[in-house]
Amino acid sequence: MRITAQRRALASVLHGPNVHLTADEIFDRARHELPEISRATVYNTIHELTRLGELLELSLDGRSKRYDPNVQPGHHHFVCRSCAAIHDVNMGQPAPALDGQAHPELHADTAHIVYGGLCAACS
Amino acid sequence: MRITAQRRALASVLHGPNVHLTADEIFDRARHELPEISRATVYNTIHELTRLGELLELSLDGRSKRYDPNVQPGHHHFVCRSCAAIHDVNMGQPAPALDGQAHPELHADTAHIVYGGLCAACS
DNA sequence: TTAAGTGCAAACGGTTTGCACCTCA
DNA sequence: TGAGGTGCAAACCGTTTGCACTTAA
Repeated sequence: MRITAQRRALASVLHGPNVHLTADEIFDRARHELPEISRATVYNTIHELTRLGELLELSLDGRSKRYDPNVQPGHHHFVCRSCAAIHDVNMGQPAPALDGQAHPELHADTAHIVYGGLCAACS
Repeated sequence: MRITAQRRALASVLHGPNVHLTADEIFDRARHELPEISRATVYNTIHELTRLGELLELSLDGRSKRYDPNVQPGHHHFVCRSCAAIHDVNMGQPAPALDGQAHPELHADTAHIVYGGLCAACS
């Protein structure tokens, strides 16, 4: 991948823990660093990063996708029912495997858990 | 809730196991039974049913929401990576609780697992 | 030098809304 | 009879696309 000013700006936006931004939020923040960046470039780049496995695409609400630079396998997400904040969560144990008896025809190789509840600020 | 011809048509579409339709698919099928039904009515009704807990709103891909008349708690979903088919899955055990030590500030009361892999036809 | 990356603006698809009309209870 | 339900059409919002221009390597 070529290094450009646009991609440098995006890299700096997409960095750090508990980052779960929508494409539009990424666009807004990147514009602070580089006002001439365009939406098309943001979308092109996040798609490419997702394809390369550098970014995780999340569908947590039906509205818009969110992008998570934490691609560590086995990490899951907590969504606050009140403020919609998203938190990465790490489990002590792996997600339970599919019950082979009940579902012999399905071969799962990934499992993603979405927890719902109230975060500290809202509870 | 008032019983109307539109709602009868929607009830018959939203019935049975492993039903995971988008709003537009619901609209198309309902039109077969009642050609004059409108999109607005479909959206109004599925929102109301979701609010009442009769329908589960799923965000599995980022595209469009899907609606599941199976609202049995503790049931999860398997999504085929190849054909995108969705299957309800029932676990022998409940989803693992959030690690209270690692995340003392989060109070989860729901957990939904999305499995990814290949279904029988695709593997 | 040139393939890859970018910006613009229009199009797209799913969803939501406002409003007048209709109808079940 | 009237609150609730419906249909229509336009608006909306996030995303995608085509194309000409620019630039990193």
